[in-house]
Amino acid sequence: MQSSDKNTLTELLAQLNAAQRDAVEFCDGPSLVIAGAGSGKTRVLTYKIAYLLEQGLPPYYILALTFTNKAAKEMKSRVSDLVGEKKARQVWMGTFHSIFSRILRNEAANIGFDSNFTIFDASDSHNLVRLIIKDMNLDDKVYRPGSVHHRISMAKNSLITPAMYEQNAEIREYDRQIKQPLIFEIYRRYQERLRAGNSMDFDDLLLYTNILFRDHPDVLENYRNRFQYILVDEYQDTNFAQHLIVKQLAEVHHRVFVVGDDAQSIYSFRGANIDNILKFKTSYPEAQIFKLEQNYRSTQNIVNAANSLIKKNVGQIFKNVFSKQEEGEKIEVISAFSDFEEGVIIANKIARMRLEDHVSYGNFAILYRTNAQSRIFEEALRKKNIPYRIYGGLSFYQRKEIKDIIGYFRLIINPQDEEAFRRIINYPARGIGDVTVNKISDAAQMHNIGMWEVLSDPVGYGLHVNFGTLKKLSDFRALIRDFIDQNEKLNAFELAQEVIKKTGIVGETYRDMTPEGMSRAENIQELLNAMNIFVAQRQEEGDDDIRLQDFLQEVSLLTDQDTDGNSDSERVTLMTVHSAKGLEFDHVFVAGMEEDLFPVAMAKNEMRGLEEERRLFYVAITRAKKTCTLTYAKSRFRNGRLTSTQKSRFLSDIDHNFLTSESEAIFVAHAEHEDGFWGSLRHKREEETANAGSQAPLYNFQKEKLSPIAQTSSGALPKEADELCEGDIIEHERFGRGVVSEIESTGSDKRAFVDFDSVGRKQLLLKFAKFKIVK
DNA sequence: GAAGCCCACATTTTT
DNA sequence: TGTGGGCTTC
Repeated sequence: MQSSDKNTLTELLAQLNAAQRDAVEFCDGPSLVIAGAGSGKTRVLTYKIAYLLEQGLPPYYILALTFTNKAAKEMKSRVSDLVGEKKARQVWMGTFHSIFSRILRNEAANIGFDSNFTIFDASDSHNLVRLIIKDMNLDDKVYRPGSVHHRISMAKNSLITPAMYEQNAEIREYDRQIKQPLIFEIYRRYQERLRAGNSMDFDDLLLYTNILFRDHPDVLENYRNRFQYILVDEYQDTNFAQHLIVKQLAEVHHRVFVVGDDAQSIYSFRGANIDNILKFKTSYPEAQIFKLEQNYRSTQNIVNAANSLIKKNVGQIFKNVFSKQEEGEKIEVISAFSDFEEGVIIANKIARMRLEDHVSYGNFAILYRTNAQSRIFEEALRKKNIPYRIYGGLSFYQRKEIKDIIGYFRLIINPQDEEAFRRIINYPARGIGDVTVNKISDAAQMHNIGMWEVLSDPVGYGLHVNFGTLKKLSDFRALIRDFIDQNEKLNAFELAQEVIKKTGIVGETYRDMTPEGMSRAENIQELLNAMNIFVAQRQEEGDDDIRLQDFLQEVSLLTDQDTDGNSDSERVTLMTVHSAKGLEFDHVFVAGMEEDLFPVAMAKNEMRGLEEERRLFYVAITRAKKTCTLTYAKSRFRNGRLTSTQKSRFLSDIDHNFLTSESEAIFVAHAEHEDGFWGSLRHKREEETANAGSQAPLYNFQKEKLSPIAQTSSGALPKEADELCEGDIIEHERFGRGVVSEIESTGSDKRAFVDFDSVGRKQLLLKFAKFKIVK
């Protein structure tokens, strides 16, 4: 926590322990820092950067790579604290994806892209794969878009291009075995479509960087000369593409400094290759290895328990992590009769510790292996009025209303972007339906051009649509063209306002008074706020012309992890173990310690899989500073079925000297919950009814779902819907207030024509429509 | 275009 | 169990 921006070398080094200091001071070649959990990894990284700067290395010669925006932000601010903002800002600090997307934009012409290329997010990629599978008339039950995309992603991470994929006998044989022999073809088309749309997916950012370096030695030369020092955080999570980028860039100066912990490698399913860290010395034979073994985070018991667990893994770098903190409490193991009871036990324990030990809610975390487990904890916490926060739901930028608006942004910046085109061509509805879209798509493919191109001359490209549709298409094109023109003059925020106004999004959303509609409106407002802040901040930093493309660049690499104000002192944290990596809490509960859940069923057949699960468990335990509680349920609802479970093998992997005896814990659990499993089922039912009346503090969606109409129309005896007459005033659930202008009966169906204040005339089928009669 | 129904699906997910 | 997507219906 140094606030002065002048730190001498000695001052800097004095704030480190011996091992950290050694790592920071070594600057003559490649080095690997094995940083045990809680050993001050970020500290070493930031001090290293400060140290280099203090030694006189110009900041723009330093490249520091992280995996998350959050980590990058954290690093920036801590380096800022040490050396001052001015210098810190000049260091190339960022995520792999953001740094190399920037480089790719600069060098786009070299690889046949425009510098305004779009970056696809996971769902865009998924959609495109699905589209291609459909185009090829393949069965999407066999070719599941998700798993096909995963195969493609893994190929890209290993730098296997479509051509290489097609020629690789081993891969093709594997695909045949999984009954998907045509993945190579899907991959080929996928990559072509992306390129045609001047777009890249996340993996492409790394793949094309490698291709750029391979095919343009002059470009590579330029960057490898520039980056005199390269630092990489979380090195255990790098994949082959990342490894190779770093290796190539380090070729001239040989000064790479990577930090990581092989024991915390938990992302192999995303292509991370633990061998990058395990075999660092093979890649960099002259490398120095440093180990940070003192854990400053946790009690001795927690550290020792975690050590004893991870020892069961074969593939790892030896280290002796230790803590000089107090011995602390043993890790408690609690068994519950049911998943429901597991939730109650944890909730009770949190409530009790808060009362008795004055621990605030923000110091607790409940960690679990799968998101599906969160529900039961929500219920249990809500019942006890314990505020909580769940991480890892739908991210802000994945919400439909946000993606729709971003779709406009994308098309404005890159009209070739087919995903964006499809997304918004008929949003808000403008009468361009699937049939027309398919015709455009066909015409585009026939002439080997983008869908946007077709709009420039529909007739010339043989688009057979009627005159009305033609008009709609040219209106749409004019609308987007207008925005493109305006983008010359307006900043990102101003243009965004124009977009939501001129497209009618603002009108459509803001008049929707349903809770869902209101939340949509709020989200849109939030997006605008974010843009406003973005522009203002950049202006403060001296950039004047902040255009939409600048915002888009930023936002396409942003995830929900970054948007929230993380540490919330008054709420219990609920998250998967994966998302907890890098965080710490005083009191941690790890729930669902059962076979087939943790370790998860799919992992247990392979040793690699099992070891990764064990590392995941290691990550979970080492999040705890003071206490760690492991729970499991003897029976659990899974996939709608009540199944009986076995406790996790991982529990017996921990040296029992560091665990409380379990039976004792069961006794406690019983005392709190008199009648065990059957009782708990009964409790559940009681709770459900009781809940209807009890006031829940947070996330009470149930309540919100009550239509506000029910309240506004209280008083007079309501007319039934089928008694509706002309002249009546109604309040529609989504369209709001309207006057009935006409009633029509066709057979048994009665329909009304209503003039709504907000959306104009609509036809409602009375047996379906949701509304109340106001007058 | 919108709403309801039915069926399949149910690891983790830094960018 | 519970959700989301695709399909059907008017």
